[in-house]
Amino acid sequence: MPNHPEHGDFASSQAMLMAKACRQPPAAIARAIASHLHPEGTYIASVEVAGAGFLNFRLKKDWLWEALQAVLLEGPAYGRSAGGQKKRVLLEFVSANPVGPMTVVQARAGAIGDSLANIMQAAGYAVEREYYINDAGAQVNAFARSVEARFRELAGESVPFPEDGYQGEYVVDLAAQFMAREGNTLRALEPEERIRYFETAAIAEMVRRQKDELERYRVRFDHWVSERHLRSSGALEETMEILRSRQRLYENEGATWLQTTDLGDDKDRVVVKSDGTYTYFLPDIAYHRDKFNRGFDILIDILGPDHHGYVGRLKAAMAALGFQPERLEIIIHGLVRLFRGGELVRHSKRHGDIVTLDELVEEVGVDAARFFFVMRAPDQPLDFDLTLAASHSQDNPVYYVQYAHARICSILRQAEAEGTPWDASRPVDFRVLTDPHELALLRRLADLPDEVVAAANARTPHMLARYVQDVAALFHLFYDNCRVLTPEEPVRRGRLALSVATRTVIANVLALLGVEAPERM
RNA sequence: GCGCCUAUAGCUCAGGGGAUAGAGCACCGGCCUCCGGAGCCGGGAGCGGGGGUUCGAAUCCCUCUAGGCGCACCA
Repeated sequence: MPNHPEHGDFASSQAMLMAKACRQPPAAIARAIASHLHPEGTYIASVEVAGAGFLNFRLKKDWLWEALQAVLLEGPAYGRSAGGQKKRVLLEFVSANPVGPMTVVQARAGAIGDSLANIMQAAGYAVEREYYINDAGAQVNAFARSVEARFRELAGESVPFPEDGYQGEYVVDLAAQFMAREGNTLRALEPEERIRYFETAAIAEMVRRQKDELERYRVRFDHWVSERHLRSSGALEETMEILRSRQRLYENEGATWLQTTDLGDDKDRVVVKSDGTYTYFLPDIAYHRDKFNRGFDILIDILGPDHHGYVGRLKAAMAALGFQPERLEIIIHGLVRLFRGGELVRHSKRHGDIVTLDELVEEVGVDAARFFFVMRAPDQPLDFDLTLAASHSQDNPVYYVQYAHARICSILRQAEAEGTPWDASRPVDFRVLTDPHELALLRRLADLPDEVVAAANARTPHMLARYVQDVAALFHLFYDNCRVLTPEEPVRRGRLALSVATRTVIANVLALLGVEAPERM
């Protein structure tokens, strides 16, 4: 794709690439290629040799007009393609520990993961979304003891709060909920029994809350996989057996180690501690093995920046099991810093003053939150300006795009009020669309299927966030230069068609990003 | 100390090895008898330093500098 209009609609650098092999100057090769091309009967209007040996192709306007026809015909399906060849992809994201509220870190992972799943689906991949529930291990026990302590406080007892307990107000709230619901039954239990009960019931309640919170954020999962079930299924022992039979395990200082160093990891890793219990690493290996065994071609994990040390060992573990490690893709997303009124918002988990997903949605709305999180490349750090995201102003890119959509809807309402509503069944004479602003917009609309594929293959939604801003800008430009509801009939109809197509493209992209396309604002 | 990531306009960021490196914000100046002015038009400045690979490097490799983040028989 050339950067400048005078370089045509498509360009090829093939001549330069061939120059060495052919022992000919690139320009001469380009001229030779050009003279052997027979563009008659194709969309190609002209071929020219330019610069150091570029072949620039100019397309007939028929091509653009047919692209417009395709947008109108395909509607909500426009932008979809089959490039992914129905490869089965399992996308795991968020997977927050069920011992606390969702934070802005999970908010970013959620926005990226859900959008990426949408985009890869549109590009022809068979994507399933999965949430891994860490409902086993030491932190679950610590959480249950925290709830239990709060429960006894509510019952009027004076008890010491666990040293490694969870301080947050939500724990008190949770204890109160159990007190109200089944206080009498629970009070009759021994403390240890209550703790065991909370390990299941309180965690289940936390997962339910997380599910609801994500639902409000328009993020849904196909599968919720429990670590506890994985453990009780015998998958860990099975994984150990396979690693042992593949001779990847050895004993040292009373612990069992997995040999990963020769597979790209910095050091070997303990999988069974000297006290006989498993490290957190083994369930993760077993879990990823299970994912592969379910028949997926590609596994994608989206993890926070604090986990990037984890990539090497997990890939090494997959290699140790005999899976191709490149089929496990790990996206590490960048840090999120919150700003309000230009000031950095301090939020630390330790002090319990975190900003939760719900609070974020409350403050800026789902649309702005989702859009802001996918505006940047996933691996880049992100400064999230809460004041900007919450503002209904031209500075806010979400509203800029949504405004373009609403404006088109308004034009269509106006057309209807004038007694000439848009009627998709009547033919359009596309030849009236010749203004540079019309053609520039149309050219961009024609890019959508390629943009979706590019974003899917690069595993990043931010390309589409930028694309849709571009489309909105081109629409506003068109709008200011070409009056849509002009009395001249064929022109009016052509411009209405272009407007409808633009609305379709904006709506389709916003849908992929999980953002609403309002008809009025 | 080891490893990973980052460095592009005053600020926040795009840039899928190609031609003259792009947006938004901020700043200055214009545009409403007209379909939504939440809009549009015009105006300046930039690839951290140094090597290399290539016909061609912001992009790939090495190195230096400056930031960020990780380096548990925690999860």
